[in-house]
This record gives sequence, C-alpha cells and structure tokens, in this order.
Amino acid sequence: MKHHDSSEMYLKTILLLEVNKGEVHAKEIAEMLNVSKASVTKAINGLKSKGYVQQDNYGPIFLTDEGREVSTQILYKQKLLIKYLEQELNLSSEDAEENACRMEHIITDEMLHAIEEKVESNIEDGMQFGLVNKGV
Amino acid sequence: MKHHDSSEMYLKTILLLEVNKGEVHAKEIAEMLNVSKASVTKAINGLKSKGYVQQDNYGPIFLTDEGREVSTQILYKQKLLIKYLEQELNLSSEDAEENACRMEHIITDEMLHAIEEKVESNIEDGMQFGLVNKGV
DNA sequence: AGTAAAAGTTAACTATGGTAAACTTTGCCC
DNA sequence: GGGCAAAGTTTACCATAGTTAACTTTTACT
Repeated sequence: MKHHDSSEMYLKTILLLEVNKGEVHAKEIAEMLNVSKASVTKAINGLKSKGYVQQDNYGPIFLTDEGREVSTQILYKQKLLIKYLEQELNLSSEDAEENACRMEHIITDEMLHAIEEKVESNIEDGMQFGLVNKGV
Repeated sequence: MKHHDSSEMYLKTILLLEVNKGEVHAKEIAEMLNVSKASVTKAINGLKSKGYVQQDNYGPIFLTDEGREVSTQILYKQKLLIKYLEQELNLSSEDAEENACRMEHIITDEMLHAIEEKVESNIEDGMQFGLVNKGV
C-alpha cells in the first residue's frame, strides 16, 4: 500500500533540503525518504524530464521555477493540513503530520479551499492563541 | 497519479454489487471501476490468493468472511468520511464522495476515530436535522 | 599526484496495476 | 444439439516505483 504520488514526495523533499541546507544532494534525499540512492537517481531523472529539476551528472540538484512552484504548493498543502488536523480533529502533531503527508497528494482543490476557509475562520476566532479545544 | 489501494477498491465494489445484485460478475466490476475485464481477472486472482474472495473458473465471485469484513470496514470508512466532509467542510455530495474515496485507503486509525467522534458529536448537536451550517 | 572512500549511476531484477488482442468457456436460442 | 454472442481468461506488453550489486565519478587526504 503506497499512498504517495512519488514525484510529489521527491519535490517536497528537495525544497526542504534547499531551504535548510542550500545545496541538494541525492544522498540526503535518499536518507530523508528512506529509499536507495538508485531510486533517487531514477526519480530525479523523471523530474528532470518533466522540467521540475535541473542537474548535471554527478552534481547537485536544483529546482526549476516550475519545480519550485509545484513543491511550494505541496509544502503549503502539508502545513495547512497539519494545522487543520491538529485544530479540528485534535490529532497529535505526529498523527497530523503522518495524515497530512498522505492526504496532500490526493485531496481535490475544492476540499483544499474548504480547509483554507476553516483554518482561517479558526484564526479569526482566536484559535491561534490556543484558546479552543484545549480545555480553556 | 493513482491514489487508491487497488485491492480495497475492488473489495468495496464487490460488496456493493453483492448487496445490490446478489451475484457478482467480473463484467460489472469492470464497468463500475472503468477498467478492462483483464484487469478484473488479475485483481480477483490477487484477492483470491489473499483469501478475500472465492471464485471457480468462469463463475461468479463471492466474498469470504474475511473479505466481507474488510470490505465492510472500507465501506464504513467511506460513508463516515462522506458524512464528515459534508458536515464539517460543506462539500457537495459529489466532492465529498470523491475525496472520501481517495481518503478511505490512507487515513490512520487515529484519524478515523477522531472523525467518528466528530460526526457523533454533530449528531448529538442536532446536525442530523440539518440545523447546522445551513444558515438556520 | 595517488588512492581510497563517498557519492552517484547503471543494469538487471521485483511487484503492482493497468492495457489490447487472442483465446476459451458458458449460456442461450432456434 | 449447433452455433453465436457474451463473459471470462491468458498472453504479451507498458509504466511506475522500488531493490541490490556492480560500476563510474568526485572528493578529500596524505
């Protein structure tokens, strides 16, 4: 049972590494995703041919503008989902993250927008101060 | 981008056909899931080897006790998710069903239980009468 | 500069899940 | 009961996504 669009997982990981470490190397991707280096090479080739990343042989990996846009959107979805699952379903941050990672690739735009509204309205209600659903 | 545990989709479809038509034939599964007859044959062989269905060559398909249990659980998840997505996120029934079908295979048990509680508490609040989130 | 280890790639394989085309079996009707 | 159409199966293929093992390239140190 594999439940992620694999290329989306790679893109998200590349963005995270880029932000945190500057340069992105296949080895770190492999470690973060718990896959072999060979799998990373293959996946990167796929992303290259889709125009999402750029890489010279044996060199570091760069997101293209398009790749950065897509990966940013995925990361945004993940963070939004985590917030939602924590606020609305009181999931622990671990559970929220786990489910967010699974959901970020599959929910429709309609559902995404509905969640955006819900999270925003929670902020209006003062939930950002932790006043709701924490027994206060 | 395929986002369903394929064997779960087949199991759910078989249960629905069993309930609605009595006997389950490969042809109807193929039509419901929009796949070829050949794909159904393959999938059924997989489910047979897992002990979820029973079928003689060229004959109708039957769920085993274990298969019925699993498929009932999936259908339960789907219905619960539809209810939740309609009630909490105000998705249309079409959107709710689409997203429920995608989510039913991937959410953790923790998330499932959290949703169960939310839907139950909505029932206690009188939401089954349509009094909430409909501008009343 | 030489070399060894680390990093990256390639090749051959596995499994899932799909297809079209060819084939077999079943069921029905005259 | 012969024959045809519908249903089901098999075969040979495609794509994705992973693996290990062997190979190449890069790097980093003495």
